[in-house]
Amino acid sequence: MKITLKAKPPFSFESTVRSHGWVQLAPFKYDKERGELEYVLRLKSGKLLHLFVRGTDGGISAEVQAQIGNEEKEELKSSLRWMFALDLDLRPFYARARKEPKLAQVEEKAYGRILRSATLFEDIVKTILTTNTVWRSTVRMNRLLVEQYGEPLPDDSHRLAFPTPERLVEVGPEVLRSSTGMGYRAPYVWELALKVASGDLDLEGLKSSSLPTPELRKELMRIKGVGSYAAGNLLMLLGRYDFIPVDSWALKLVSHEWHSGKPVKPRDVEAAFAGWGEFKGLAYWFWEWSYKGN
DNA sequence: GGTAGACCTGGACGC
DNA sequence: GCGTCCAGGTCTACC
Repeated sequence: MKITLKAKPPFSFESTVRSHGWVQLAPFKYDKERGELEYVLRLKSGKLLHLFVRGTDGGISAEVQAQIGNEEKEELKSSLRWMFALDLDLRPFYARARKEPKLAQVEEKAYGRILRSATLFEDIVKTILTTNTVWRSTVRMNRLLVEQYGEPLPDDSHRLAFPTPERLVEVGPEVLRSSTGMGYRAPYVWELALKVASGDLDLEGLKSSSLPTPELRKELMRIKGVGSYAAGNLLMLLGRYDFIPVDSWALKLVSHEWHSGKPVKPRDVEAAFAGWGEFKGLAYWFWEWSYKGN
């Protein structure tokens, strides 16, 4: 079965898929040559869908290798709209970006959408796995997590969904730690899974929260393992751009861009983009930095 | 509110 | 092969 969905223009499938490293984290799998993104989606019923998503003229098409009913089809569409931020209206950001040479490409390349996982639980776990480590380790920890605790597709045991909170609760923090190499992050992930599985924490509700961004940030930072960087990253994924996910790389970028390579503090990064208001995070994310690396 | 030290892992490096 | 050091955010205790 094939589903086609339109996005608010302008839209670029490739710009969205390659907006950040999420595409390298299972269950995402991107075939650059074919321009096709694979993902294993778990529906509320527990049914697993193997998705093959491609870009179309102004949107996406998703091939699904399963027979599903109308209700499931609507749930699938809703998940796809969320994951690719198809309903996001970036015109106000582009209007501002036109006046900034360092953001000259954003409208032409339809930058601004940031690939999301199907659930906020999955995105928070992945974000915790990005903290205090190098990207290679993040990919490894996430792979081990999915390989060991994700549910496999009935017809392909090599393709697995992201583990459910319930499954991770069963595993327990000690085994989680020893089997995935996530170290001291294991109790954070386990505690989050426990809160979600028990119903104490409604993460999916936060996707459409009407809370002001600073309040939403506080909510996210109540989660153990989510500090200011992780909260900034998650806010970006939630479509809130008033904070910058300041990590060591951000400090380097801003240091070389405006402070001649001298050390800067997180507040200097925020200050550099203060004039961008609600688009602060987007301006930071898609800025054409002078500094390219060590 | 700001700061120091601990947390954990993998990789680089020296021996 | 082994030991040491370092990078990467967050938490906790303390001032």
